[in-house]
Amino acid sequence: MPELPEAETVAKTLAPHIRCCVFESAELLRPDALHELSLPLSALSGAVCNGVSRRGKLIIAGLDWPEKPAGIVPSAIIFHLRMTGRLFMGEKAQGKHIRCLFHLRKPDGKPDTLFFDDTRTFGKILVATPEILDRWQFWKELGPEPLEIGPEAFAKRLKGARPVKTALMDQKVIAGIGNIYADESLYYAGISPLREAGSLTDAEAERLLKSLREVLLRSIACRGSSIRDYRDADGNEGGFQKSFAVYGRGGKKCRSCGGTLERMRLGGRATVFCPTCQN
DNA sequence: AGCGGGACCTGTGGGC
DNA sequence: TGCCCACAGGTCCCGC
Repeated sequence: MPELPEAETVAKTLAPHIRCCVFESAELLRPDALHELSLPLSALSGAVCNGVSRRGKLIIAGLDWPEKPAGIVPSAIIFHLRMTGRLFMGEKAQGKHIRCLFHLRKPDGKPDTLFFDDTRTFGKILVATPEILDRWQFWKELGPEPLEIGPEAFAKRLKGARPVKTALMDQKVIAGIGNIYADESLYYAGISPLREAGSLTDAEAERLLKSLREVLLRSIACRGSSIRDYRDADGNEGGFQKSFAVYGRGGKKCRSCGGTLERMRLGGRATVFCPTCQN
C-alpha cells in the first residue's frame, strides 16, 4: 500500500483511537516484524500516546511518560507498512497475518488493542528514542515532504542521468512517493517517466511538483487508494483508485488524447504512461 | 557512483 | 476445476 496519502489516512484514523491511551503490554507474534534497531516492546510499558503523525510513508505514534521509569525510554513507535501492513483496533485477533498486538488502556479505564497485520511480512515496527533515529540511515536520509518543499528546492533535487520516475520514487530525493503517485503525477505534468531527471527544465520541475501535490491532496481527500490490501485504521478502503489516470490502465485509452496508454517496466516496476501526452 | 536485477514474502488472478 | 506463472502499493543488497 502505503504511499504518502495512505500513511496520512492511517495516521489520521488511528489517532482518535490511541491518543491518550496507555501502552500496557505488547505481544510480538513474528519477531522479524520488529526493526533491528528497535528497543524491545517491553520498553513501552507505561507510555502514553500523545498523537499520531506521518513522515513520508512512515506512521509515527508519539509517546509521553507521566512517570518516567529508569533506563532507556522510547519517544515514539514508528510503523513502516511497506506493501501490505495494516493497523487497526479490535477486541480479539482477527485474520491470520497479525504480527504484533499492543494492549492499551483507554482514558476511561477500558482496554483496547492495536493490531499490526502484514500479509507479506515486509513491514516493520521501530520502538525508538531520538538516539536510535539518529542511527537509522533511512530516517536520516529521508528527503523533504512533497507538500512542504518549494519548486526551486525540488528542481535542485532532481538530478542525474536516471529516469525521473526512479528519482521521484527515491525516498532520499523526496519522501512518500511510490509507484502509483509517481506514474499519476508524471502523467498530469506531461512528462515522460523515462526523461533523465537532470534534464528537466525549472518550468517542468515546477509543473511536476504542482501535479504531485494535486494528486497527493486529491488522494488524501479520498482517503487514499485501495488496490488490494490497503485499509485505514477503521478498516475502510480508500477511494482514489477510481480516479487513476494511468496506474493500472496500460493498454487503455488516454483520457486526454484518446491514444493507447503504454505499459513498460522501469526500475523493476510496472510503469504506465501516454506516449503522446508525456514527453 | 549509480544502475539494474534479484531477494525478501504471501496471495491472487489470468491463461491454459 | 485446477495448476502454474506472473505480478503486486517497498526497500535493501549485490555485482557490474
